[in-house]
Amino acid sequence: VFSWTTMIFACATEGRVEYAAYLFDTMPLHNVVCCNAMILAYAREGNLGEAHRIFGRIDGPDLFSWNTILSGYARKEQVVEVESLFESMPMWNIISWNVLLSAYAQSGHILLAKVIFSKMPVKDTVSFTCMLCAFSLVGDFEQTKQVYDSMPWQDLITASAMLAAYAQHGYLEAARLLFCSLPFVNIIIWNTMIAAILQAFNLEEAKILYKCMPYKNVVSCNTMLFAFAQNGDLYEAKKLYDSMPHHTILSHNAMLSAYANVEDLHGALGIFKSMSAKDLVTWNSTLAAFAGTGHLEEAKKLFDCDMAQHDVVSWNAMLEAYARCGLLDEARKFYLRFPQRNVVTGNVMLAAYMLNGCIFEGKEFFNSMPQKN
RNA sequence: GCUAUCUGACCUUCCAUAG
Repeated sequence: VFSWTTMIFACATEGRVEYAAYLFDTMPLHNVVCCNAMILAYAREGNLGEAHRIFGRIDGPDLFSWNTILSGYARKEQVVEVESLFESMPMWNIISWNVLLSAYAQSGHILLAKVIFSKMPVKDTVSFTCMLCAFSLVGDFEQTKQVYDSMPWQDLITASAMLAAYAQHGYLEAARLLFCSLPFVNIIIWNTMIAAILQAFNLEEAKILYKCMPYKNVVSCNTMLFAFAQNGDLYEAKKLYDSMPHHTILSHNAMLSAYANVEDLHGALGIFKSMSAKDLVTWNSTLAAFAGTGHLEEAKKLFDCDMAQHDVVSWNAMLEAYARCGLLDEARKFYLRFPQRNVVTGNVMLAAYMLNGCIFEGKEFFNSMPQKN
C-alpha cells in the first residue's frame, strides 16, 4: 500500500490524474492515506466532485483528509464552500485555519482574513505570509510592510512574498535592498527579483540578471519570454521559446498572446495547433487573435462550437469581435446575453457605440454603466 | 518504536489618455 500510495502522490504533484485514478483503482487495499492521495490529485485538478466521492468512501477520515478537500475549495476560491466545510469539521489544526485564511486572502476578503488571523489559536509563517499577500493584493502597502516587520520568523518564502509586494507597488530600490540583504537565495527569489526589475521596465538589467543567475527554470524563461513580447521583440521571444528546454502551458500561452498582440494570426494559430493541452487562457487568446484581425466567422465558430467553457474574458473578446466589425446591433444583442459582466464589458460596449458613430446612444449607455473606470 | 499524505512566495488572456 505504501508504494502504491507514493506513486499516487507523485502523480498528484505532477497533475497526472488519470494515471493516479488508474493506480488507485487497481491497488489491492485502500487505507486513509492512499485515499488522501487520491483526494489531493482530484483537488489539485479542481475536480471537487470526484474528490468528494473518495472522501465519502473513507471510513474514518482524518485531519489530512479534511484539510485536503478544504484546500481544494480554497484553490478554486469557493469561499462559501470553504466556510461551511470548515464549520462542519470535527476538529481543526493550524493547517485548517491557514487554508481558511488563504481562501480569504486570495479572494481579496481582507476584513474576513483579518478576523480569522486574530481568531486563530496559533499562527506560523504561513499565516503571516497569507496576511502579507492579502494586504498586498488589495493595495495596502503600509499594512503589507507592517505584517512583514512583525513576523516572528522569516524564511525564503516570506522574503519572496515581500519582494513581490515591493515590486507590485513600485518600490524597486527597496526590493533591491532586500534581495542584497538575504544571506542565501533560491530560484524563486531570483525570478521574483527579475520580475521586479521588469516591472520598472528595465529590460536590459533584467537580461543581465537572467544571464547571471546560477540556474534557470521554466518560470525564469517564461518571465523573460513575456518581457520580450511586451517589449515588442517577437524575434527574441520566439528565439527563447524555441530554445527553452521545458515548456509549460504558460509558455505557450505567452507566445500565443504575443502573436495575437501584433495581430499575427498565423503565428498565433501555429502555436495553438501545436498545443496538446489547452486551458481557458489559450482559448481566450486565440479568440482575441481572431477578433483582433477581424475574422468574425472564425471567432464565432471557436466561441460557439470549439470552446467547452467560457468566462467573462471570453465573452468580452467575442463582444469585441462584433464591435470591431462594425456590427453594432449584433454587439448589442450579444451584450444582453452575458451571464456576468465586468468593467471591461462596459468599456468594450461603450467603445462599440462611440467608434461606430452612435455618440448619443453611447452617452446614454455611459450614464447607465454599473461600473466605470 | 520507525517511514508516505494537507496550508503560504515567482511567470500567461483583461483596462492601457491619445500620440
